[in-house]
Amino acid sequence: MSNDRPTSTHWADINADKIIREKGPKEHYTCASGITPSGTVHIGNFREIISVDLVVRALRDKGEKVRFIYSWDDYDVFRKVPRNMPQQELLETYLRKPITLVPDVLGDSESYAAANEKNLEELLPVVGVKPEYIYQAAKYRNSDYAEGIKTALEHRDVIRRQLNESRTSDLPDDWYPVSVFCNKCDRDTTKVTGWDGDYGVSYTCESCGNEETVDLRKTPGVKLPWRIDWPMRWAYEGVDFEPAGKDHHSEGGSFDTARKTSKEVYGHEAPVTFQYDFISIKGRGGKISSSTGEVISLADVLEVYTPEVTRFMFAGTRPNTEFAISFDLDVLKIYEDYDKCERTYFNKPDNDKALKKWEKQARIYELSQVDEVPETMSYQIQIRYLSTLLQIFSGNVDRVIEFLGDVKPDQVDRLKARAACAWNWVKNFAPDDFTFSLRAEDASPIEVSEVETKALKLLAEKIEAHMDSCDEKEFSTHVYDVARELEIESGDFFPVVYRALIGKDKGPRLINFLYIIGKDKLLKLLGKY
RNA sequence: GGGCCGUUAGCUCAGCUGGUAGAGCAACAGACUCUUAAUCUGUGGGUCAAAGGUUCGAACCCUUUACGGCUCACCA
Repeated sequence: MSNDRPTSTHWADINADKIIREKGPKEHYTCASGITPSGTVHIGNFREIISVDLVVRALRDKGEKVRFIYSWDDYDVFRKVPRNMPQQELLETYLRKPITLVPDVLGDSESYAAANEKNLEELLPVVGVKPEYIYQAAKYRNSDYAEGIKTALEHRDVIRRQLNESRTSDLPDDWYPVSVFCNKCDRDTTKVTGWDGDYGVSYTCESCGNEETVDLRKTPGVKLPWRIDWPMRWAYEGVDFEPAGKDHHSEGGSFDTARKTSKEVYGHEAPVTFQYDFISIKGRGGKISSSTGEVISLADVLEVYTPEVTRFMFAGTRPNTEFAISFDLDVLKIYEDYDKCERTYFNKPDNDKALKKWEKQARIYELSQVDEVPETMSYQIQIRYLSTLLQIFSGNVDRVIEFLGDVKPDQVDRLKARAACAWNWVKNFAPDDFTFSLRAEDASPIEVSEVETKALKLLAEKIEAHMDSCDEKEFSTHVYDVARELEIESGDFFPVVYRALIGKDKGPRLINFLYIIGKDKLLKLLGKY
């Protein structure tokens, strides 16, 4: 990648420029993201990760070196047992303990947190996101943050003042900027009773009555509350950029206080940031009940959208705009938008005015790719058509490719990935009108009237006589001739044909559909009348 | 109460660093003996929420107002 690319107006590039401008020249820039794995990581959380990834790419495209870190806040407290989990009674005994100690009741991972972490970590490379993971439980339990915690204790009064500025009720005088997991029972139901001015913190546990003084350099149990933890880590890792959800970006919100703490306590200017909006879900009602607490994860999205198209939705939308990920008919449109963007990319205009529009689309296309930008276009095929083909060939992609005939070798993998998504969509989300399956060749004939029998017979004859020698348009006249010769309305004729073929009154546009099914199969299906 | 975001064609929105208002859908007209929101061609359509300001020039920058949404103030 080169430094001399034209100025881009894509938001990722604008933010990259901003980072360089505000943080000055650096050997490398640190971009951070992170969430708590205290539940299934959902697609809304993914927006943060992908947003950082896009900015990271923009920085790298400018020739900068970037460290992309992803912090798992797995030393968070287990506050509530999720409704949709088994073994509720067992899980209840872990309340107030760090989530990294809660067992994985759904699988065989080390812990509840680890299970959630693993699910996402395995999937992120699929969409081209490869951060360096930081596990906060491990860092805290290893006392890596001992100095940061000590610094917070030393600036206890400053921090209290900063937090009080945006609180309705002031923190008490005996407040300490730390929280402690009891050494005996692992719960955070503790009260800090003193600090020796150095590394010693005393506490009593309200659950088990334990009372002791621990050394920050040795204890696994002391951590910082969120609003202090965040700026401490900015300083610890030297974070230059980290976006956050709208819940953080408000006066008095956590980014606001963290900014102050970062500067005054840790001597680190807050990172460049932006606010990203929420993601909503469309077209999944009925399938997944929201009342069960089930959330839509990246894995769910990837069932229906290819990695490129998934990236495309995020790269093509400004972060502070709310948008919906659809599972209904909008899926067709999203794929069409992506294909249009791709065609644009491969058809660079030669006049300046068109070039300006082209550059924006081209940038979105580049950022949508999982790895490097392909040298050739994908096989352009609408999901609508692809799903018809798949249904005729019972989901067998190889036969679809064989039928299409003109798929180039370097397009096969991408087409297969798209077909897998299309097939999932047809099976799980497509409206009933959209789905069909061809009747088996040995199925018993449907019940038809005398004139309908004649119609099907005559259609078979037309197919036998003309299908091979006509193009679709020409052949269509022969099909209409059937209705005309028997003096039945086409509105009555079509449903019979569909019933004989797929057992429904409606189906894909008939002429094209007949060609896809092919002469041999048609004659077998219609031959029994 | 504070903050953030939004208000552009009938609908959904683009328009990102000030330079002749755009797309998709809808509508309308035409074509096709044609049902997966069917396809193709063409047309019409906006006081850019309102008012004021800066500027040679404002949808875009500033101020105020109205309406809508979100968010913070307990925890993360």
